[in-house]
Amino acid sequence: MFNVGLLLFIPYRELEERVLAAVTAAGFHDLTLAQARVFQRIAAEGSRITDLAASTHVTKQTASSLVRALETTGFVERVPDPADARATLVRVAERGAAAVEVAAREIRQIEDEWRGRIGARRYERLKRDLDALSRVSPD
Amino acid sequence: MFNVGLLLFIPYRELEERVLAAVTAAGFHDLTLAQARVFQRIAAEGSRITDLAASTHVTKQTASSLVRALETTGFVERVPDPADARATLVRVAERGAAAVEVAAREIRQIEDEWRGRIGARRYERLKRDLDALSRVSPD
DNA sequence: AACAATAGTCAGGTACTCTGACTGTGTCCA
DNA sequence: TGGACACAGTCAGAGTACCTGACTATTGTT
Repeated sequence: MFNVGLLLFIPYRELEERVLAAVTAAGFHDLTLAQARVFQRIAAEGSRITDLAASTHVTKQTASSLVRALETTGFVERVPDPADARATLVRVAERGAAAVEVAAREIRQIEDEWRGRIGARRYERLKRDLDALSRVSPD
Repeated sequence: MFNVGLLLFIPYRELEERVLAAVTAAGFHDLTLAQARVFQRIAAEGSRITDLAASTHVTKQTASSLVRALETTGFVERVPDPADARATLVRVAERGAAAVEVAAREIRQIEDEWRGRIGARRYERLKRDLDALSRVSPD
C-alpha cells in the first residue's frame, strides 16, 4: 500500500482532472487548474482575495492575478466590500455559475462510482473521517 | 462539510507541506515541491523517466528536467537500464536516502497525530478505503 | 493626530509545465 | 532480414504559476 500522502493524492488528482475535463468539454475552454482551485473556494457571499489566498496556500499576489484572469473570462466579478474600502469581494458570476453546475454534476458522478467501489456506508464514514482530519487548519 | 475534493486536498496539502518543511529544516534546502513529488515515486529498483512522468501526471519532458535537477543536487543518480538501451533508470542516491529518512520520520509523526484525532482503528480503515479508491489507475 | 496593521496591486524573476520537433533504440512482420 | 512503426529520452521555445520585495490606500489603535 502507498504512503498516506499518495493515498490522499491519487483520488484527489483523479477527481480534479476529471472535473476540469468535464468543464472544458462543456465549452469552458479558458479555465486553468490553478484558476479552478481558487474559484472553488469562493464563498456564497463572496470572498476576499486575502482569504482566497490563504485557503489555497498561495500568496495574495498570485491569488490576485488568478482572480483577474477569472474576471477577464467572465467566471467571477469583483465588487467593493461594503464593510471595508480596502477590500474587494470576489463573487461567482453568471458564467461561473454555469461552470459550477457542470462541475457539480461530474462530482456527483464520481462520488457515485466511489460509493459503488467501497459501499455507501463506508464512503460516508470516509468523508466524515477526512473532515475530522481537515479541521486543524480552518480553511 | 467541504466537497470531497477539498476533503482529500486539505490533509494532503498539510502533509506535503509539513514533510517538505521538515526536510528543508534538516538541511536539504535545494529540494522543491515538484522535485519531491517525482522523487517519492522512485521505486526501490529504480524507475524510468517515462514511468515517473506517468505516475506524477506530467509530461516526459517535465519529469526529465525535474530528474536532472535532482541529479545535480545529488538526490538521485541515473544508470543505464540494462534491459533497454533507450532507457535510463533513476535511483535514489545517498543524499536522497538521507532525505527520505527525514521525510519518513515526519510522516510517522503526522500519522500518529491523525490516529490520535480519529482513533487508530478508524485511521487504518480510512487508509484501506483510500487505497481501494486509488486502485483504478495503477499508479 | 501619529503609528502600526491590513487589503490589494505593481514589478521583476524563477520554477514549472506544456507542445512540437528530433535522435537513437527496440519490436514486429511481410 | 530489412523496413515501418513504436517507444525512451532530450532540446528548444513559450506560457502559466508562483514567489519576494516594494508600494498605495484604508483601517484600527493609542
